[in-house]
Amino acid sequence: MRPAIPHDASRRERQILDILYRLGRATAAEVLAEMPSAPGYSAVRAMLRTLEEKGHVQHVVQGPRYVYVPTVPVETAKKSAVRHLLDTFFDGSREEAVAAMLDAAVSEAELDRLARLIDNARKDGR
Amino acid sequence: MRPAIPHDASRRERQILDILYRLGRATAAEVLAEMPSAPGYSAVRAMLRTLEEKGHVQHVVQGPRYVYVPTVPVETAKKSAVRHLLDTFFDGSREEAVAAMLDAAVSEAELDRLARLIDNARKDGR
DNA sequence: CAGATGGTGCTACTTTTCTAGCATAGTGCT
DNA sequence: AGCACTATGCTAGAAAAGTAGCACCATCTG
Repeated sequence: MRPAIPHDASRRERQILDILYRLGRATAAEVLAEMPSAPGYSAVRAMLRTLEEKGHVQHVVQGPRYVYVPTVPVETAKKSAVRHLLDTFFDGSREEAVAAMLDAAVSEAELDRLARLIDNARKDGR
Repeated sequence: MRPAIPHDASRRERQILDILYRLGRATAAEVLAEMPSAPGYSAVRAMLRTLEEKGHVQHVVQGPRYVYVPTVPVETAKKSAVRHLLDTFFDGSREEAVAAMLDAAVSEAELDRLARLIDNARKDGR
């Protein structure tokens, strides 16, 4: 399985992929608008082209412009990203990770839903 | 707050930081051993030095060798990483994120190790 | 103590990323 | 149709990342 955000991606490429996953789909201009310490418009376009060459991204022509989408489905990317986080910071321990995630304030209803989630997971034997 | 794995880090630098966070502390050789598609030993050392110059990493002399540690405390890094994951893939929704987390089974570290094995085998087999 | 081993500090070179700018083509409006 | 606007295609150059190799110093071993 190809990782969602391949570890062989360059700095800018990762930035772009992140944005694409966050937005789902975006034009060059939209990507540019989201870029930290944004480069020039040409630069973004060039990088999108590179990403496409490498197969990380696809474009669809929509009217006069290109709309870009990651080739790796967002679901796959999610899983991969979660795993990487788990491995890097939590030694694979989901418990700790979930705890960290709950660090910010949560609503009662949300806690309930989360409890149920975990319960189900337990039943599945994980 | 400086992000744990700064968006201005290069590919290799990120790889190294990830490893350092995973291991907590490591020598150049240890880092090298964990690197996917490992470069030369010199390369790793050079990058560690660069990282130190940029302030992302510190070293402690331990007997004959250097032991490297990330300057940003692991707790801070964790939080930052979790937030980034949340923002990028879950639109800030912890619920979905936790669900995805419970889904994660195979560790990426394991995949990495396998990939490295294969990589080494390929090199030796030439 | 002398040699072997294994570490670090450099410096120079190659490759990849990153960027800008100009030429060209498609759209929409008057 | 003609014009303004906005996109893309490309090429070429600057900057940064990645890598290797050598010289030198510390530690260990016999």
